[in-house]
Amino acid sequence: MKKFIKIFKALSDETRLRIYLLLLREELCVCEIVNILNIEQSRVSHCLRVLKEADLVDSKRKGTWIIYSANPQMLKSRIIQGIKHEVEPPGDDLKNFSKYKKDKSRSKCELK
Amino acid sequence: MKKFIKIFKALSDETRLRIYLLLLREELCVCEIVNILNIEQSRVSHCLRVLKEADLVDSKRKGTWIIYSANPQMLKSRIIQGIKHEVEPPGDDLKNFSKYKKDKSRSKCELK
DNA sequence: CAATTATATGATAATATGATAATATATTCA
DNA sequence: TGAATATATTATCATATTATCATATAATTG
Repeated sequence: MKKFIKIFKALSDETRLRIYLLLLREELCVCEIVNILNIEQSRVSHCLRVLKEADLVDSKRKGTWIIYSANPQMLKSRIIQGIKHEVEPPGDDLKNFSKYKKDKSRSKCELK
Repeated sequence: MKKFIKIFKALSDETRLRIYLLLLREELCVCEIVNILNIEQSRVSHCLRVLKEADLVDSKRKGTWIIYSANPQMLKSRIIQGIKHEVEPPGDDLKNFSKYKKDKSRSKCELK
């Protein structure tokens, strides 16, 4: 039960849920999340840590970037599947997300 | 999304989750929950309010008792179905719950 | 190796939350 | 109506959480 309490706590914060909903769609580096959600870097970093400690996300380094992704193990859970299919991210997040997908902003994070 | 944040927040507290997991098995009055979980009444009452405000539970009066139950509307959600099937209540809670089911303690809450 | 970019961490202040005790309300029944 | 039982509410205190700022670490590139 403890495991699930940690998961629910992680997802009970708006910022963290928004981040996780993005990661359920596609892996992203920190600066992409920062740009898509328009939230400051340190805050995103703190949020990602909580999500990671709840085992909801994985991370891997790629050069100077750190790529976060939804933990595939968790995706087996009906709870997580439900979240993926039933919880709608804010419209703005979706809009910024698809804009990002068009011009693949990762290579120009520094332009921000 | 707000709706789900409320749900996750409600379920991110151990006491509230324990109560909800019981109610997912059977409707119960407050004093039954108090006896099964061995938690003081005021605390249970507070927890039930939060669960209710998240729309997770319903209540109906029956004489001096108020019977709480899992909101059937919510049970349609894959998230809730996942919780019902994947989250195990503490062993003691299950033990006390089945003991309660045997001797239907509602009619003798006052004996406690 | 110095500068730059990306990310993480630690401290702090403001705010939210949870447990508890005391009290209030509502229903039943004698 | 008043006593008893069940439940809810309010206030309070201790603790936890969140956002933010400043700083640290780590990798890359010239």
